[in-house]
Amino acid sequence: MQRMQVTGLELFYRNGYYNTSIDDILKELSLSKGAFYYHFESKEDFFIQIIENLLVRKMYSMLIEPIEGHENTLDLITQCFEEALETAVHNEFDFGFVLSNFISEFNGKNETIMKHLNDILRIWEVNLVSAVQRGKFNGYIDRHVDSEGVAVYLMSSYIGVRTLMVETAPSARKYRFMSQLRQYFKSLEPKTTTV
Amino acid sequence: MQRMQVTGLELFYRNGYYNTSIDDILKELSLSKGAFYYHFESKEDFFIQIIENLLVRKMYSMLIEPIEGHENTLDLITQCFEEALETAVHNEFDFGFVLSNFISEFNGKNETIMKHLNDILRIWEVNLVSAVQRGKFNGYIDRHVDSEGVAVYLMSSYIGVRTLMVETAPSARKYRFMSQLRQYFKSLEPKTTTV
DNA sequence: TTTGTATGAGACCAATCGGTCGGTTTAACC
DNA sequence: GGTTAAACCGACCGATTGGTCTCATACAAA
Repeated sequence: MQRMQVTGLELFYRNGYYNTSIDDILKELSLSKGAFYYHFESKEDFFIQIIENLLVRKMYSMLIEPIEGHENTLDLITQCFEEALETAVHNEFDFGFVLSNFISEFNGKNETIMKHLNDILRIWEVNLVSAVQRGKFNGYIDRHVDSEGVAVYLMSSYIGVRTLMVETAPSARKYRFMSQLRQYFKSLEPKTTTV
Repeated sequence: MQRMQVTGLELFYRNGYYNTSIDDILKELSLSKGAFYYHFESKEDFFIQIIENLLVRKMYSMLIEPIEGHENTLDLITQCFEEALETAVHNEFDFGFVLSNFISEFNGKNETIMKHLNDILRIWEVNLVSAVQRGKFNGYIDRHVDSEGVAVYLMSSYIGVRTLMVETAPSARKYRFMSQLRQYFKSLEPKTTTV
C-alpha cells in the first residue's frame, strides 16, 4: 500500500494524473486491479491520499521546516531555495515543481483535488509570511516591508523558476535566479540611513 | 479551419491537451471527424499549428511588443506585466499562463511539442535580455546588472504569479506581486553614489 | 480439519479515445 | 447539364480507460 502510493506519486508526477492509468501503476508493481480496489475507493481517492501522505510531507521537509529557525530569515530562505533547486538540478528525472504541476493540471477540472492543493499552498504562504515577520522583528528585514507581498513574490519566483528549469539549462538558470534573489533580498534589508 | 484552431486552443487551455478529445472540439463546432482530418494530419499536428498561429501571436502582442520601446525599460516592463495580469484578473475563465501550463503538461511526454514551446520561451527571454541591455545603455538600469539574470528572474516570477493567481485571490496577489516587482526594480536602478 | 478474514488475481464491462474510410454535399467552371 | 475537386459526413475500428465482479490463496483461530 505504501509502495502503491510511492509508485503512484512517481508516475503521476512524471506523466500527469489523467495521463497515468491505474494499469500503468499496477504494471510497475506487478499487481492486479483487485489489489488496488481493495485498498482504495477510486483513482481520485488514491491520489488524495498520496497528497496527504507524501506530498505534504515533502513540502514540509523541503520548503517549510528549513526556514523555521530564528537566524537571519533572508539567509534561511536563500539557503532553502538554493538546496531545493540544487536537488532539482541533480535530479535526472526532473519534471518541474510537483505542487505547481498538479495545480496546472487540476485547475478548473477537479475542485476537490484543487482544494487539497490550495491548502498546501496556503500553508507554505503562511509559513513564509511568519518567517518574514520574524525577520522584521529580529532586525534582519526592514520593518516597512510588506510581509504578504514578499511571500507571494517568493512563491511566484520559485514556482516559475522550477518551470523554467525544466529541460533548458537548469543549472545556469538556477545560478541566475539565485543571484537575482540575493539582489532582491538586499533591497529588503533595514535602511541604515534611519537613525 | 480558423474557427477550429480558436476553439481548439480554448479547450486545450481549459482542459489540457490530453484531456480534450477531438470529439469535444468538433461537438463545440458542430463538425464531424471528416472535416477535422481533412484539414489536419493528426491531433498533434493540429496542436502545433495552433501554437504557431495563435499562441506565438498572443505572446508577441501581450508580453514582447509592449516592452520593445526606447523609453524607461523598467517602466515598460512594469506596465506590460500590470496589463497582462489585469487581463487575467478580469478573465472569468482564467486557467493560468497558457505557455507554462502547456510546458507542464508536455514536459517529458512529447519532445516535438516541447521544442515548439521552448522556442517561444527563448524568444521571450531574448527580448527581455535586450530590453534590459537597452535600459542599461539608456541609463535607466545600473550597468553592473546581469541582463540574463534579470530576464530569468522576471520570467520566473511572472510564470509563478500566474499560477498563484489561479482561483485564490487573484487581484490581491497581483497587487502584492506588482508592488514587490517595483521594489526589485528599484534595486536595479543606477547607483547615484557613483561619481 | 474447518472456518473466517485479509489480500490479491484477472476476466470482464461500458465508455471513450485517436484515427480510417467510403460516400455525400457544395460550388465553380466549361 | 456535366465534370471536377474541395469540404464535409458519420459509421466504424482497435486500443485503452476507470471500475466491478467472481474466484483463488494465505494464514490464524477454533
